[in-house]
Amino acid sequence: VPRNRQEVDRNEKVDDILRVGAHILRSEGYAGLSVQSVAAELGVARGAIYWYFRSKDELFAASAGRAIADALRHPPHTRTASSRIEWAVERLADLQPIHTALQERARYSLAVAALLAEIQEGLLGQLRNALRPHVVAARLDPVASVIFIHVQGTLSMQMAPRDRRRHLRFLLDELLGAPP
Amino acid sequence: VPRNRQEVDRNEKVDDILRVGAHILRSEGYAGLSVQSVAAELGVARGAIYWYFRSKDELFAASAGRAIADALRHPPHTRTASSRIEWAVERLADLQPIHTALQERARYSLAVAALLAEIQEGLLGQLRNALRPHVVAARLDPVASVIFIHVQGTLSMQMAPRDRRRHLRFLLDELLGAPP
DNA sequence: ACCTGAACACCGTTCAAGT
DNA sequence: ACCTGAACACCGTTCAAGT
Repeated sequence: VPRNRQEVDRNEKVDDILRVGAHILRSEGYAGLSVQSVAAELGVARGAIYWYFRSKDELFAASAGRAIADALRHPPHTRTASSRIEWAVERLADLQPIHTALQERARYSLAVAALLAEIQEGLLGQLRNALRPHVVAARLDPVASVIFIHVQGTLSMQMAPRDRRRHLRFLLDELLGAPP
Repeated sequence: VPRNRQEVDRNEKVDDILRVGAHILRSEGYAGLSVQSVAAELGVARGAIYWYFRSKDELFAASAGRAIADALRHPPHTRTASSRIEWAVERLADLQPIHTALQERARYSLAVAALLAEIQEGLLGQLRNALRPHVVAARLDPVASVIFIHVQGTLSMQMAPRDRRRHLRFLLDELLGAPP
């Protein structure tokens, strides 16, 4: 929680930077995200960005986190695990370029690696919770892992939305049993 | 096939460049591969590389293709589809950094995208052939696709070799039926 | 045909100097 | 505390000039 006016101002500026960063990431991908492009969009000098972020990769990680959080806001109130999983995959699929860039930069930046690990743990946890009522306890871990890896695979490839849905549904039916 | 001495020399030089490029990719990843680093290793000026490759991404694509071809040489003479698939995944897992860089750069370079599509089609085809004796015709396409996506997922993530093998085996058992 | 060396425009990062 | 403007080392790419 912010304690004073100064910290509020700072958070607002960080928020401005991340808004611009997330927008550039969505439209132009990692290659389009430069410290210069963000600074220019905000009308400040390149060096100003370094007052709020230690490096380009920290700026990238935070912007990517923001874009992903935006995409997963407002999940639907649906009952079956399959449909909730399918909803999340649809939303994440739009961010496929960001996802591949995260994987790539995680090799070189601890900040990016940490964000990616956090995102993956969060998603795997939610996936387990969604599956728990539908899978016997002994199968929960392997089933959740295999579905998670499948989603990871669909997000790392270019694929037609139709094929993505078909393959995901096939896997879910195989592992969870066909719906009644 | 080369027609004269000149073309032989040229092919040898291209081969030298790719040997260095593949080596840098394996040891330092995409970020370590620069036109400068390849040229320096060969003792030539930066510009010399452009006599053989039109851009850094074409150099990258060719080097990555070489590294992958090297890794998949000498497949084992084994009978079951599962063990052949597992062998290929083990080999490709070592090249995970190259794989993620290919996905990322395919967004920006037609040459990289073309190589990636070629590799993926080749692997999917081999996967189908390996599976054909073990799966009824109607299930061949979806089963092959789901396994392919799973492999793609394991290659895009950092994962302990033990977990990678366990999850792959679980999926194969689920889709193909447990081994006798 | 092949290669060099310099030039260009662009990076990420740092930092003295200002307010 | 916050920002500018210049500097530095590094890119990818191009190209006149050499052999």
